[in-house]
Amino acid sequence: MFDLDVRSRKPIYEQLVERFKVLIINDVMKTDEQLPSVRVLAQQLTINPNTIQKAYRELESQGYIYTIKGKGNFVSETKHAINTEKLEKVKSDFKKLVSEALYIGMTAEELQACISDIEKSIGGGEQDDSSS
Amino acid sequence: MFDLDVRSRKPIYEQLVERFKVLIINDVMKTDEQLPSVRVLAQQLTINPNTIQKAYRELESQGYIYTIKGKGNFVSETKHAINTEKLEKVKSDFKKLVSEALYIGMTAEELQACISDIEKSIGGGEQDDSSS
DNA sequence: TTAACTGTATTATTATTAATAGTACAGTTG
DNA sequence: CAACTGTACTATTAATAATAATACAGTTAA
Repeated sequence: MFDLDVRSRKPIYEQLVERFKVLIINDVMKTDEQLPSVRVLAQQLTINPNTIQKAYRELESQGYIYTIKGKGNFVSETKHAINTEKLEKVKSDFKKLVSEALYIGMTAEELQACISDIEKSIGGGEQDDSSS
Repeated sequence: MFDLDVRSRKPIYEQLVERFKVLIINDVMKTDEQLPSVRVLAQQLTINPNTIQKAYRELESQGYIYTIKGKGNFVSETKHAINTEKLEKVKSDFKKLVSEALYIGMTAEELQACISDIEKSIGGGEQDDSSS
């Protein structure tokens, strides 16, 4: 199903996240379609199930998939509304703002800490009831 | 001159950066005032000169000081124009934009990479003539 | 119930990166 | 040239991230 570069500098769980994102965004994997179980995929790729698990958790925290304990991981529908233009606009705005922030004297670390905080608050409190 | 916490989780070079930023922003250290040399300060604090060097380089890349090789490090004047309101506004805008970006599907890593890129381009090509 | 599947949590190991230090080099000034 | 200044390179250590091993827990159907 995948051919990963195990000795890449990019962690394999990140590679997995990217692959699945592409599949989901391009509608190759449809809403509510089940992803391969952590064990099955791990066996196919001859890596540890926990690495798959990490990738799936990342995908879940970004809203791409939802998880039902004991059943499996499934493609979420929340991403279908996203259009590319909006993504590009946000990227552009973001770069401008970072330039301004750095010029003003915020450190890269402060900015990154800010991202981490927001990331946690988003990833931690929104996916709990996705099975209802 | 300083009392640092050598066994803090916060790196001592970062502590140094913060201390000097406060001194400079609050005009305790005046424009063009010379900072202690890397060796002198290192000896006072009983740490390695290279740690001071790292802090000074960080301060330089953020525009707080400028360096003349063989002479020393001096307080820059570029930061005087910054007012707090602007900083707060940028912070607020930044948080909003990060939320939006994460919601749309950008990863925290993508955002952070973006910050790093911009940080490099700013730190590398704008501070060269700050002594003129 | 139990067997065979599913995800999860905890901990350990390994790999990678960041922080600090040691040392030698190079510019400035009197 | 002597005594100061910053710089560059490398090694060492500390911290963190990535991956793995293993045991646990929920779901489903015979």
